[in-house]
Amino acid sequence: MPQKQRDILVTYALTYANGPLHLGHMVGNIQTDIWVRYQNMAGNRCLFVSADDAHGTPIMLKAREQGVTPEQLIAGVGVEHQRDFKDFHVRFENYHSTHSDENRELATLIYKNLRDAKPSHIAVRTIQQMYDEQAKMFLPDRFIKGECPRCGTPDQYGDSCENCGATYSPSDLKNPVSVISGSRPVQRESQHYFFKLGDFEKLLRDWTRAPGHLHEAVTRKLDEWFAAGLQDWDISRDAPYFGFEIPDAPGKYFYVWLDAPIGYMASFKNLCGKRKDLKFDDFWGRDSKAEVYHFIGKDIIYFHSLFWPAMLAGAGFRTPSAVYAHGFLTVNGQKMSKSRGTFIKARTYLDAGLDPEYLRYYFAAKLGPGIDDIDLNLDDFLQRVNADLVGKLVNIASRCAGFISTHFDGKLATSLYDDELYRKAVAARDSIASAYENREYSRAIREVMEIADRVNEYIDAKKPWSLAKQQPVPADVQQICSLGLNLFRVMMVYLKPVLPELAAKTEAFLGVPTLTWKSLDAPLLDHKINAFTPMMSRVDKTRIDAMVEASKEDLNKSTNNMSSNIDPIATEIAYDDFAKVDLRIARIVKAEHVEGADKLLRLTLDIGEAKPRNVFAGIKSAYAPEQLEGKLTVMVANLAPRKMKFGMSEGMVLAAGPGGKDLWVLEPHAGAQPGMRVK
RNA sequence: GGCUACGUAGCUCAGCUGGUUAGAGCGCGGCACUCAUAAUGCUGAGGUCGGUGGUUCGAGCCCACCCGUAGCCA
Repeated sequence: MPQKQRDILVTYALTYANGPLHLGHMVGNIQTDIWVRYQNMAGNRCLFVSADDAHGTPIMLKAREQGVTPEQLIAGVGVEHQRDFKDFHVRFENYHSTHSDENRELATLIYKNLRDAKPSHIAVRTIQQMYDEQAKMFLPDRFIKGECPRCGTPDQYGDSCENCGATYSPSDLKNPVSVISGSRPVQRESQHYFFKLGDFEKLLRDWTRAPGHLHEAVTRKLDEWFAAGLQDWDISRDAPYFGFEIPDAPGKYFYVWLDAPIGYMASFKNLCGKRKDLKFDDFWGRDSKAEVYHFIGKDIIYFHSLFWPAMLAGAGFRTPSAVYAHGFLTVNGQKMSKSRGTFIKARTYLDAGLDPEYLRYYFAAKLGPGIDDIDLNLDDFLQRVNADLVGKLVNIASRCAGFISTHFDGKLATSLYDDELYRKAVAARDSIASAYENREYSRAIREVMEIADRVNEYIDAKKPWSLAKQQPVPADVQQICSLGLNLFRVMMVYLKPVLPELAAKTEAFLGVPTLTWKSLDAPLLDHKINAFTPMMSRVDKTRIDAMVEASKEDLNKSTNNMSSNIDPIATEIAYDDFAKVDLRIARIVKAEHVEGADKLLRLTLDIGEAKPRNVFAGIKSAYAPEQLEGKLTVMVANLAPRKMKFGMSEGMVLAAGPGGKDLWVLEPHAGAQPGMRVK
């Protein structure tokens, strides 16, 4: 049924810019990406925007700890995030940052609109808060530890007790300590700005209960807050804080959670600046006809279904069409655990050589519209992906293509006379479309795999390999295999939102233009296909094991860095002592294995002299020669030459790390030239 | 502690407004096939539907309590 093209804006919860993505982040981003790809395939204009969430105390402190500015920290992390998303085929129309001009402008506008409303939705009050006199800053609840006021468990955070589950405020803690300085915090007064959420009770009750806006379990959960009465929301924080200063309040900053969701608008606004066909107000104006959906994790439902609609409405913007929350990821049935090696970073997964489409498929096969957690069971993952994708699905193309190529010159039949199966498969389109639309991906996957089972049964019953032994080869063989390949094509249309790469390989194999939902209108007949080449390899168990091991190693690295067991700083030296060391930029002209040496690599280093230097470096455990050749590094150029078993070593390259695989050779920023002195 | 969810074969899940002997895929055992990336087909074993009590002619599905798991508590 042809419909009018919809204009849809979709967001996924912003990623906090204080560290790398892990597989938990990928659940929601992949879920959202699948939905967006489906919408576009179905002919709608669906735009997916997101951003890094770059503000707040944790980022400020992390930057301080690393000795960089917050801006530097978030810039670096942002680049990593975008690379990870891209490699998992999560395709944003725009990816921005909350630390941006657009976001400052919009946050300021929204704040002013709320403040200037009659009556005002902003209140100012003086509150008591814990203050660290040594670090000279107010402390968020999570930065105060002490003994639980109820059960006495030590080392508990300022908001709740992990042991007895009690919730309290930091001032209730016994023997409180600042996590930042270790000193005992004191109570101090401060003026804070509040958003009067209660002004929007009627609107929010209506919004949260309107059909389609939220999952009904979420609506029920939110009733709790209405029952308790909506309280004012504290939207300001005192300096020092990394964020936007409140316009009329020097030294006061917007709380990170105020400007985070505004980041959705900011990212879209940034996109509008790049594209003439998009107008900001068409999507966000009070009378917008477009649809706006927020996909989020279940932990942040409150922010998105209470504060956010209220802020938007209060500031004169439209409210979201719906907020879709998903559950959390567990690995092997338990919370992701660093010590078990199941706290897996997105990059670790990719580095282990695992195909991102395995994970996209596995998540899709388990995702429903609800907020249930989903489990990544690594054994199940391996078996499921191998059985479904390789054994069933791709196998159909694989087992049919050979006959068509060998006996029929790569041509599909001109008609399908035995097409009952085909009609049934195409008839599933509405059901599968609605499964995607309603985020019942597991149902969509089940329906497609049901088709795959029927196709394999069909081929088995018809036995084309038997028929093909006759001479001449009967046309039935072409019929059977053409049907098989057409069914494969139909299934790949259905799965394209989940498996965009495999779909692209299918398009190349079949020699057809981009598959869309419309491709289902007619079968592929009298059409020349290309020779089949394997499209997807099986999941290799050793790679999964390697991924788990690498995740454990990550843990070791990070604990080494964070704890105090770094080497003690050496005895102080005078500048003249340092000046005696002549460090030079060197180009690694050549790197090679040394016969008989199990730790050394032989490096040929160019430092601008007539003759290159020969240096033996004990870095074989961490580097392959080809990783080094052509790169720049730093060497000690005036070190006394040393005769070694394998020859003379004329200097030393600089590297850091405990040894073994954990060894990192220094590399200068681009622009440095061989021979330059390092000082 | 309060609230909201979830708890169905070894694993992952489906079970429509309560209705005949509880289903699927994977895995495992047996058989067949050999076109296909040791892929596929047929077949078998395997479940007191977390526990207890209740409502009902009848409950995996409703109610109460309990146990376990997860999240949220501005």
